[in-house]
Amino acid sequence: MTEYPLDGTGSVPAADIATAWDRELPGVATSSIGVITPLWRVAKALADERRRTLHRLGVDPATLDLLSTLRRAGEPWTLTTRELAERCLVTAGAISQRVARAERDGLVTRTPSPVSRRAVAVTPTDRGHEVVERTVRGLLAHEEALVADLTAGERRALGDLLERLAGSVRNAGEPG
Amino acid sequence: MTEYPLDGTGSVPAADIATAWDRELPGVATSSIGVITPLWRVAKALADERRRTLHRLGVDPATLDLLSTLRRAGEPWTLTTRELAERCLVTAGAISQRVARAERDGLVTRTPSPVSRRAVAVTPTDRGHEVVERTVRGLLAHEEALVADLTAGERRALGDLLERLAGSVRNAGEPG
DNA sequence: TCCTGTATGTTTAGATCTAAACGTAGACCC
DNA sequence: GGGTCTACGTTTAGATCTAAACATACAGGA
Repeated sequence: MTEYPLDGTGSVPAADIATAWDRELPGVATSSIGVITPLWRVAKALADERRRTLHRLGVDPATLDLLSTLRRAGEPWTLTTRELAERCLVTAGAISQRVARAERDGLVTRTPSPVSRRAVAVTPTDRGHEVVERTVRGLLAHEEALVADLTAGERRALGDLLERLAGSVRNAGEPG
Repeated sequence: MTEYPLDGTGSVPAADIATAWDRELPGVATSSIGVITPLWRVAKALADERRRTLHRLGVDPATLDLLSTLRRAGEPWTLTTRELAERCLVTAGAISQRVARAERDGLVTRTPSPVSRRAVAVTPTDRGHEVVERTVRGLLAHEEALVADLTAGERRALGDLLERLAGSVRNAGEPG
């Protein structure tokens, strides 16, 4: 059987983690734990679910992220390496490797950009488009089910709070 | 300069992603995007911040996760490989590798468990405890700053919604 | 006692990422 | 024209993870 952590959400409540730190390192700042621990756990659970779902569908998350980003860009579905790095939130080096793998598998082509001679334009092949069309509906339908217990209002509230948190992280992270 | 994605939060609003999918694959289910996209971005921003903060402090996230989990367990700060896998939310194979690296660096010891001959007990060395004591305060202080823009009420609301989402993911993920 | 199944760890192959070092290509300025 | 700076990509080293194959150690039943 597949080896896997027994409890994908973590068996230790976040509050107990704060308590334990206060016992082990008295006076330590613990108020971020109530947010960051559940956030981290949910993100991991979602990432694991996505990986397994995509494995069933015959793609891997990195390649689908690449193909999806190109497809979402709209016709003619072409972006440079730099644009892909920005939108996929990974380094240019990671994009270079993703594109190399996808090109090897016949899913994208790499051509000199018409705009600038140093830029590289990446575009899905027909097979690349087929992969997107075959998998994205199934993936999004599955993820719809994962958030199904939350009402529309709760989802909106959660999305808004997460965007506020993103702003907070951006504020505090950049200067330091 | 260090190479890095230009905008750690993603420049494309989540709503635009849903719009783009509806244009490219008409009728696709997009209502999960408003939750999962910002969640994913914040989690990545926090992970990146943590990695850089710990790099400054001279540890790596995987090793500190291991040492922290042992320390939080309380005296005598000993857990088996299996317990570590459950609490760290990674596979037993990953724990085996983390422990091997930490043991090589003199941060933990691996001894036969007194309970069962097939179990392995992992415990921090003095140096391992020093690393925890030296870094965890700084890390938690930094993460306190990252969530500082949210009020206490917003943090509680966010934590609660995330735990509800975790339950939803667990419900939908296990049967399938 | 022996057999079988389950639990616990380790190892390995392959994918992936970051960080940093490179190598060019344009741009700007004198 | 030549020098310098910045932008764009690629490559490489090293860390990390999952999944799957192994290797034991127990436990329970016949």
